[in-house]
Amino acid sequence: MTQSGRGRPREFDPDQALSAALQVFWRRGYEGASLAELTEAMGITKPSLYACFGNKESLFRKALDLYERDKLCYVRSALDAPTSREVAERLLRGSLAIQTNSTDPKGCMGVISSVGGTAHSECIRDEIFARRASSDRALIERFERARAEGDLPDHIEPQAIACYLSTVMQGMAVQAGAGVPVERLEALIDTTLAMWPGR
Amino acid sequence: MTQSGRGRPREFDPDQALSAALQVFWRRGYEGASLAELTEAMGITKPSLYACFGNKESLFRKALDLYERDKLCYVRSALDAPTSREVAERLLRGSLAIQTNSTDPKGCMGVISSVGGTAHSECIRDEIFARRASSDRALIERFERARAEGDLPDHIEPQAIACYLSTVMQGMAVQAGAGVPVERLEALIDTTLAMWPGR
DNA sequence: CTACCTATATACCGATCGGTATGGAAACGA
DNA sequence: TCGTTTCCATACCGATCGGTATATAGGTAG
Repeated sequence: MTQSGRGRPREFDPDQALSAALQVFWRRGYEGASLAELTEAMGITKPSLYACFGNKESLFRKALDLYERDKLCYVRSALDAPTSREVAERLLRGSLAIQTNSTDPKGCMGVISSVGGTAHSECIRDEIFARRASSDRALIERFERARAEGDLPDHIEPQAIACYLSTVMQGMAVQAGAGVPVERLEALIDTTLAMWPGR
Repeated sequence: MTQSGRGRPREFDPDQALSAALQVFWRRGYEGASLAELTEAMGITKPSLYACFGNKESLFRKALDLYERDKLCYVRSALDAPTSREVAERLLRGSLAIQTNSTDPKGCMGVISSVGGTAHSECIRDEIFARRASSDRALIERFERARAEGDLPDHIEPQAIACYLSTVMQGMAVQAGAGVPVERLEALIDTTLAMWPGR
C-alpha cells in the first residue's frame, strides 16, 4: 500500500481487487473464504495481496469498511425518515435490496461472518458485534426521539422495538441467504409493517 | 456401529459421544468443527469415530437428528396449542429456552451450520434447508387451520405470518449467538406477541 | 544508460484439514 | 487355552490452510 512513485507501479486496481474480495467474504464468511479463492477472484497473487492489504484479517476489515460504505449507506438515510414506521420501512426494504441483489451474494455479510466458526476468528466476531452495537445504539436513539415526537405509543420501549426490528432484519438475512425468493421477503416486510405499533 | 456380540466390546458410550459431538457442531457449525476438537470432546480417537459413526458428514447428520429429537421437540407440542397466538408464544419461548441454555451453546445449530462456509458443505446446507422447509410447511398448515377457526383475521395470509414468525425466530437465534442477554430476548418475545394479529 | 526500487511469479514453509493403514490389546465363543 | 473378532492407539496419508522467501521483471529518478 506504499505507492511512493518510485519503482514499478502495481498492475491492478486496489479498489477493484478489494471489491472482488468483498464478494468472496460476503458469500463465504471470514473463515470460509480461502486465500486461494480470494486471490483468484481478485486477479492477483498472494504476495501482491499481502503487500497491498496486509494479511487476511486486515483485508477482511477493509472489505467490511467497503461493505458499510457502499452497501449499508441506506441506514443513515433510513434514520432520517420522518416517522418511526418509515424508518422501519426504509431499513427493511433497504436491507432486502442489498440482500437479494442479483449481482451480490445473498444475505448479510455481518451475519455470515459472525456465526459459527472456530476459535481463531473471535476477534473478527467481536469486530462485527461492536459495529452492530453501534448501529443498534443509533436505532434506539432514533426510536427514543420517535416516542418523544409521538410516533410511538408510550408503552413501547425504544430499546425493545429497536431490538425487535434488528431481529427481523437479521432473520430476513438468514432467509435470504437460504434462498427464500424476494417476493416472500417482500410479503414478510408488508406483514411486519402492518403490525407496526405507531406512525 | 456393528456390535455383533463377538469380539472386543467398545469402551465408550455412542450416545454420550454423539451428545458431545452435538455440542461441538452446535458451537462451531459443520465446517468450523474440526475432527481434532470433535474427538477430544467425545473422548475417543479418530479410528473409533469412523468405525462407529462413518465420516464427519454422517456424524453431523446423526447429531442433527439428536438435536431435533432432544432440542426441537417443543415444536410438536407448540403446534398443538389451541390458538395461533399460543402457537407463536410456545415456539418463541421454546426456541429461546434452548438457545440460551447455560449448558448448551448459544444460538440455533441449524442457522450456525447453514450460513456461510465453503462449497464443500453444500449438501449439509441443503439438508438443513430441507428440514427447515418441512418445519415451515407444518407451521403454514397450522396457521391455515387457525384462520379457518377464526384465530387469525382473514386478511392475514398463513404463509406470510408463518414466514414472519420463523424469521423472528431465526433473528433471535442470531442475537442469542451474538451474546444478547436472555432478558432482552424475553422482551423481544413480549414485543412480538404484543403485536400478534389474532388470538 | 544506469542505479535503484517495487511488483510479480514461483516455489516453498509449518500447521492443520479430513481420512486411513497398521499393529498390538482385549474380550468373545469354543 | 485357543483362535477369532473387534477395538484402540499411533503414525501416517495427500490436500489445503494462511503466510513468506527468493528471484526476476518492470518501472522511475538521476
